[in-house]
Amino acid sequence: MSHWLQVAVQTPAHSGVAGPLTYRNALPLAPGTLVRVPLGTREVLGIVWAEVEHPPEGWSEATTRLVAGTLEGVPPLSAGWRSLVAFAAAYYQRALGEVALAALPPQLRDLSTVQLARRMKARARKAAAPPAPAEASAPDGQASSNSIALNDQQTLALQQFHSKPGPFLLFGATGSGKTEVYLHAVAELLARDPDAQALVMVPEINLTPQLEARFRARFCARYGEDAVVSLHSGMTNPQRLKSWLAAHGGAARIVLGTRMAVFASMPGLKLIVVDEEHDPSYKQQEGARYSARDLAIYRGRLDGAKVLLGSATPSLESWHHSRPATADDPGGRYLRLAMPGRIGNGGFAKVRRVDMNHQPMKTVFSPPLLDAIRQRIARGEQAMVFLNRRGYAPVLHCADCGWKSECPHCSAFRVFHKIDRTLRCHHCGFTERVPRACPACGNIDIAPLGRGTERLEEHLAELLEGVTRPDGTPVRIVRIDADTTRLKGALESQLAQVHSGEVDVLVGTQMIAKGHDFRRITLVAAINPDGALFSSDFRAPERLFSLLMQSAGRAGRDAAFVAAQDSASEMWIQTFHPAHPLFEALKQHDYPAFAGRELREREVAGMPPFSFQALVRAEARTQEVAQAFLNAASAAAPALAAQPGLDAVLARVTRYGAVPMSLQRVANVERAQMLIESDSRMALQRFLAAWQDVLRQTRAQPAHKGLIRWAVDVDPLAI
DNA sequence: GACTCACTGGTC
DNA sequence: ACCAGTGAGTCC
Repeated sequence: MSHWLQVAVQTPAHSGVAGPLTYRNALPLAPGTLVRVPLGTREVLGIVWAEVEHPPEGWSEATTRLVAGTLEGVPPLSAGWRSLVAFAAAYYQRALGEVALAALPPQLRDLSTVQLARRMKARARKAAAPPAPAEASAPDGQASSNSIALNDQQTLALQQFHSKPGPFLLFGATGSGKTEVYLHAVAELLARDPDAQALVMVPEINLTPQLEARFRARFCARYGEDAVVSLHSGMTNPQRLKSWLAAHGGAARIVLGTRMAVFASMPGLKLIVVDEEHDPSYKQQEGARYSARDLAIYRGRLDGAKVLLGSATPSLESWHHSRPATADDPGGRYLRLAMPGRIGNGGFAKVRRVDMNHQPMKTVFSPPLLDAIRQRIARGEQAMVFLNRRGYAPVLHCADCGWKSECPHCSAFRVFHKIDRTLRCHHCGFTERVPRACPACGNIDIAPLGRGTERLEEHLAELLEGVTRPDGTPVRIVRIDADTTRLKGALESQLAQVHSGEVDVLVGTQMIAKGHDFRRITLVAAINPDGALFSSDFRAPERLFSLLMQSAGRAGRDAAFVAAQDSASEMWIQTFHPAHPLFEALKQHDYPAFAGRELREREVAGMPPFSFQALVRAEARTQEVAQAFLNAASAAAPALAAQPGLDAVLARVTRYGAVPMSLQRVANVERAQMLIESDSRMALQRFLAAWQDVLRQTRAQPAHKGLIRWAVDVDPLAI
């Protein structure tokens, strides 16, 4: 007698085997049990999804294979976790097994049952050996011995947080003390419930070390070293496995991590914090393209955990969902908690716009900005300059024949990196040494066009030649971008240079505007932010506003320092459109005004959050093949109306024609996309689910043999 | 996605 | 004769 088990294994989204596979086992196995099962010639990790009474149509005792073994020592994954994974797979149109297995630490897939058993035994021994952490030293009663007193707005926010179910949007200005609110919310929870766990997410790996330091300082003395763990892709596989097991077993009370952490197995989960919830990094950009912020909301509901989103510049989606009720609008599903003031009366940076129309052509640093930077240096203060383009120059150009440094494999220019004299494609990685002469006509006179951070740094060094610090030593400039921080630990050491005051001017990409606390910086400058004002991407203004607001928040965080210097901190913006409403709102530090305007425009134009979108992308050797596939699948969609209930769904869904993607060709692959839109999330979901089969069938037709792959992106960030 | 197998064209 | 490389098909 054998038990029939549905087992999720890692199978690709669009292959014939999308659902769980059926295996046999002599004994029953609980859903959520981790097993190793034979698949083809391999043995792979699987998760028991359900036990069924009968094998599916066409499968028998003879054809069904046996479970090879279970992973002893790892408790089964909970029903809540499985629901989350099943929802994510359905919502983002991917195979169940793909999402489920990707949500587990990679090492769990590689280790054999025997290896894992050995490891678990070692862990158990280690855990039993040392005595419990010095808990006696922490005084009872208060949530934490070293917690910081809250101000009125923080106290008010926490009161509401405790008394309402949520989800919450903590709308707090940069420097308003959001992190302290998170810490208090977590502290209160852990003190109240000995089994409770909290999940705290940040958008980037770079931000986890400082967050971890803060949480460790606050909680490890009381709850032990193992109470706080991190989960992100920058960790080694053994580290990730260790953290994951600690979370899964309940030993870790606090899990800190990036978007992948939303899938962490946490049996005692009672609180999810999503810091900087507006950040695009929360959206996975390959495989299952999930939004960790949106899944956090769903997971909170599933697990009965409170969800706290935090941002100084919330996503327009979250802002809209947290709108207060009015006479003719019941309001959003989230509760908005506002913390408008900054801690310690630091004040906001004064926003100064430089009208570049009044500057000579090709001015990079306008004289007033340069003057302001010089003054800061002379006073021993720091300045930060950012430009959203790395490398030396985005294009190399021949003035004679018009040759430009196009990438032979992509529809993009290769970027000139002066430091190693290379032309690098930022999309496919193709790198060559810079030619001595124009490859097309042999002209020696080829010149960089435009500028990136590398050239900006060089240019600024020339302009600041001879400028000295208060102690008479020459000015020091450092550049921080993806190129200078490639090596492990490079970012940390460069940040330390800034913190210690060794550096006077910091040049970099938006990377430096995010999260890092630079206490002595009193001037921040955006060199050329205009690109986003008239971008075809309707979310570009939202991102720009957020970036500038965050950058302004970098300046003057140390109120005492600023006061001692007797100088207000400043945010400088060089622009050809100084009167643009985005900059007006920024000047007033008025996110609500900006968001209100944008939302009205979106509503009129029928764009998210007032509509729901999905993109289908196709890749092929030629653009024609990619587009033909999408258009054929679209043309076949009306036939779905024959299925019960789908005619109404089809009526509410708009399919646009296939168009080339904005980056049409990458690594010699042509890319096309098709936009699908609906005013109903449910209708869009039902359409996509039904359309999967049509897409698969279309793919199988001989006419579309040249198609390399296709994939759906639900709630895409960029169109 | 990972794997195998059958088939290709190239080389010794 | 012997391969590396490639495309198609399968996985319970």
